[in-house]
Amino acid sequence: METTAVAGGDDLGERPRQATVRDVAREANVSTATVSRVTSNKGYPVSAAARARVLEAVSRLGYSPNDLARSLLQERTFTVGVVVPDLSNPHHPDIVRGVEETAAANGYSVQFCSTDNEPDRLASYLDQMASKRVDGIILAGGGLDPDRALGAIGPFRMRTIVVGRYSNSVFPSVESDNRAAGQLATRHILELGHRRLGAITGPATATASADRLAGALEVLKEFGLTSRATSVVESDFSAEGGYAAAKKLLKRKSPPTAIIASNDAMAIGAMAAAADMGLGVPNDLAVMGYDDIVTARFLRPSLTTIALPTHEMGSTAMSLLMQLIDGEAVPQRTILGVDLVVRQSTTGR
Amino acid sequence: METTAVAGGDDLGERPRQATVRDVAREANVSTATVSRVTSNKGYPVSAAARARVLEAVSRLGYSPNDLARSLLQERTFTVGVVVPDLSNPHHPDIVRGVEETAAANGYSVQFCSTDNEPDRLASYLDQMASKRVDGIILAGGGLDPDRALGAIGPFRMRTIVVGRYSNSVFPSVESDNRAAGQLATRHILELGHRRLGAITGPATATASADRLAGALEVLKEFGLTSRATSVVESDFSAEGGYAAAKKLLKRKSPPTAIIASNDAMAIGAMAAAADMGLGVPNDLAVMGYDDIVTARFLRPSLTTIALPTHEMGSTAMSLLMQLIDGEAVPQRTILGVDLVVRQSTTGR
DNA sequence: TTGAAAGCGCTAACAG
DNA sequence: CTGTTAGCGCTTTCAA
Repeated sequence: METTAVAGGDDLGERPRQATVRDVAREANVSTATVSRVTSNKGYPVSAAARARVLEAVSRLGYSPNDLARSLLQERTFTVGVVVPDLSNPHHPDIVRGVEETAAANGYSVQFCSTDNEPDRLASYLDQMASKRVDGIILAGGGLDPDRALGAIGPFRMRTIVVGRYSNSVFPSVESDNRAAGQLATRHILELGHRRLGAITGPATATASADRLAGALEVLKEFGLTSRATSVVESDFSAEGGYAAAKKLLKRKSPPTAIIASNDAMAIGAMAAAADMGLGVPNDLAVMGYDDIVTARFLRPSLTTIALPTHEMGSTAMSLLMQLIDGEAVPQRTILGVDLVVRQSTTGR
Repeated sequence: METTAVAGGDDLGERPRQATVRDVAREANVSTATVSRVTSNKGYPVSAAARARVLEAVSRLGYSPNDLARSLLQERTFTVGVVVPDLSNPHHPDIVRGVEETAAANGYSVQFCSTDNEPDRLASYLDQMASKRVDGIILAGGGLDPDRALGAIGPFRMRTIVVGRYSNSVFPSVESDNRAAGQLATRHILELGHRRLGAITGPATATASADRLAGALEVLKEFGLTSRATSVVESDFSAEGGYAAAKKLLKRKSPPTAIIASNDAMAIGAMAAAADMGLGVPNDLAVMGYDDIVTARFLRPSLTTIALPTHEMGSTAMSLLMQLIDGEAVPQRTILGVDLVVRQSTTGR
């Protein structure tokens, strides 16, 4: 019987015991304190000779300091937890990327989890992170209700930043400028001459949708229109949801000539619905979204959208969290700018 | 000056010290050993009365066991590390989701990081994970060269699973059946009558592309064709890369009538290139990809593709890793099935 | 069924 | 500049 087809088991079973400070100290003929002074590299004075011997022993023994012990002592793990509601919405990986990048650049690790749109999992994740003693938490994505986290977070008074929505509770937040985004989108559509608009929003719990709608209403008024110029359908941030919502809108007696979807995935769904109903985009129906996912540029017609500072939201959230961890004050709301990206799905050009 | 606009700083600065076993023990009038026996819940006998007092104290004090201390003692963190090359390729979040789900279901946490296509970051991430004493590691995605990890992983003999490619080194792998995928795709295209094919592959280091190409060649032979029936262009798994590669293919003197791209993102790029060159899909050019990302179904024309068991790859990798951690043997290669999903971009229907 | 005590690997006083 | 020592919070013998 071939054993090369199998790995693990006995051969990997016996890990050689990891070298410890004591091992290194013995090999380098110094005390454990000196080893620690060298490895933690905090500028504590150590003679060149001792340092060299320690370093040599470290590399010879393959010593890697045990952060568990270190963290236990220092009450600091240099790990932050990130919770997203759903990884299939491209918005979220982008945020995570921003978080991760800034975390890595500052020596932090990221403990990651997704509630997969089951809000009940939030509490157990937070418990887990509390047990692991993460230094702070980032709650990302509009789908997550930060107030549901309060019970779990509160007792530990864990440092927490909410990103992609604002919070009624105490948590500082990082958002895109959703009101401006709503204005930008609506103005673009109205300037194109459209007067019957359809809006496909996210779930009612998403503060982003509400803010964008508010911005939209302001611009409608500016154009002398009332909210009745817009039909609103609620959906769920998925292409499938956008498809269904668009069909619903387009089947009305006086259907919209333009649809603004709350993200690009829903906009793609809306474009598919239009195509399936024999409507050309943008001539019969203009469509736009929010996010500016990579694909938006490569659709034909390419998708007009509001570019959100997704990556920056993630990195900003991480920066703020580090400030919180360091005991510094942090603004309660941080709002990042957005941009209109005009493409073919509204203008044809 | 308003202070409500600012959070953190002094108010959150003073965390009440976390309750410890000792606090609970004192409150419940038992020893710390008894507290531990209750909280770790391993079936060690504890009288009902003592247990009740402990539980009461635990909830009253908001006690959450410190996993740092626990792990230090048990040499077990119940944390696994996951490294992906790049989160913007939707394939990877899907794998991560699978890992995360299985991890959560089994009480494991996931330490996450992305090398952002900079292979040099791999080593430092692995060091970090080694220091955090993760129980095992999952290297996900074709872009990652597991052999580059050997140096960092080897000395610690960390349990590692590679997913999305196979490894020349000792690491067990989980892959989709790329050879079958290549066969399926090629046969579909040839059966449609195409005889001049274009293939857009990923980077040469991705074993998946090579395996698919091998499958393709077998089918070409089956149809009495040689490899000259296929022009191959190497690209990078991005829509942008697919766009450029497709243009290159379509500008040749006898351009392909069908393009098989190595993932859906590149296929979307290829469809855009076709549209921009005035070619209709599928009549002038058939296009297909691999992955079956959500968007594929909502493009118009919708995208024919090979559905990869992405999520399952992630969950399988995590299952195997847990076996490895538990000292069990594991197959060196695990290959999961794929499916052809026929849509409009090849057939028009 | 319970408690006392040792110690996981590390760092931070403190003394030299 | 260096070493000794105490102890982070927990689990686990061992003995009662």
